[in-house]
Amino acid sequence: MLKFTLQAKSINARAGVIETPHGNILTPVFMPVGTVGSVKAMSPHELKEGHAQIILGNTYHLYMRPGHELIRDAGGLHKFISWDRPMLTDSGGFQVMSLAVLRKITKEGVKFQSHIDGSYHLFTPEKVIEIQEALGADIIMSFDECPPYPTTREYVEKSLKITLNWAVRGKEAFTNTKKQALFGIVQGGVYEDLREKSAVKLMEMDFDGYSIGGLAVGEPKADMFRITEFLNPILPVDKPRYLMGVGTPTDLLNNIANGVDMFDCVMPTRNARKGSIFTRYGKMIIKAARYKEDFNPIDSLCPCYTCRNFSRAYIRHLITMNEILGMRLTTIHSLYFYQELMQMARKAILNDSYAAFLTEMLPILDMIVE
RNA sequence: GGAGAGGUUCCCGAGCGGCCAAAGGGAACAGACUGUAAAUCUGUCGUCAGACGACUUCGGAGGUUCGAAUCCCCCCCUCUCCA
Repeated sequence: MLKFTLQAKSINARAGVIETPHGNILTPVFMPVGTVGSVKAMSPHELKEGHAQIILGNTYHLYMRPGHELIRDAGGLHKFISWDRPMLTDSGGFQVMSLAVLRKITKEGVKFQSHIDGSYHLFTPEKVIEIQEALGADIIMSFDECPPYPTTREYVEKSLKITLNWAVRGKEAFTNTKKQALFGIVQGGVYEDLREKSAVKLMEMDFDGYSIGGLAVGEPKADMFRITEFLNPILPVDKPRYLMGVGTPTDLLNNIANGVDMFDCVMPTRNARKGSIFTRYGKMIIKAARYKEDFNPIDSLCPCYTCRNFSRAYIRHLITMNEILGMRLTTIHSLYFYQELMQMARKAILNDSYAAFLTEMLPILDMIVE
């Protein structure tokens, strides 16, 4: 079981605290993605300096390599990667869509070929729970199918039926209930009636939290916001809601306004490694020629290690040179910024000024810093 | 001094009479990235034009030809080997 306490609401934005065996998480929260047991380019120490409260791991990847049994033998994922704060593992449902080319989805589960060596594997909802219990994250995900976009309503409907069935089976198979919390994943594409059906069915099963999956897969942004807004009054108030795989800073703020508590996304880390940095002034493409002789920090107001010590010109040079340090420094900043943004959002919610906060921030964050 | 090789668009480098504004690579420039097979991918890259297209380029000058980066002549400059 997982305890979630709602502390405040501002418009529909929520601030709360999630209690886990590895400590509390203040929401809204952004969770850096550490797919294979590492937030790329970051040490646990750096993640903590960047105020990361919880990080992600991935069932699919860790099952493939090094193997969930090895991680269990190592004492669990926390110990294996030396991270003592909360963790969450994704179920692998997304990978089934994104990379297992040869896949066959049946009621039983998904038979697919490894992207590594071509070997065949079967993921069932029970197997996915077993793997996640071996990994030992504080929060784990039910196995789902994430339908691609665009697709037909018929497909989404069929897929949803399977995902709901998998949710039932996964929940039944789940035994480590004292140390881990299990979230159900709401699917249903861009169709409100399917989303509602999905949410209601999952709520009947009483999960520890509710994930919203299948968004930010290519649909128009308006559809994403429409769905989270639609789900907001349906999902239970006293359970955390997790919007999977989202997103940009503005996506986060807009979805917080729709009652979402948790996010994860590859964006701050992946983009940072390529020189696209998120700041309070918008997106900074550090490779741009205009930074060649710019000896200011990325953000002179930012207290992160990168901004305290390095210039745009130097970071541009490192990224241009493809130096590891460049990727590390940009990642440190972008993750710090994401955490800071969440802290500001939380503060605004607690002060009941979230609407004003949104009005102030939204116009800036999507722009490219000139 | 003798023998040979070569000078191509920012760089390297292909082309060796028309299909060449000129392959390919690099650099540069501009972007994309949303539950991470990503240190990946895309576009631009002679000038002007929205586009059709026009104009100026292949060391320099002349010539042959309907047509030359490609053939001929002279000149300049690099590199290698021999003395």
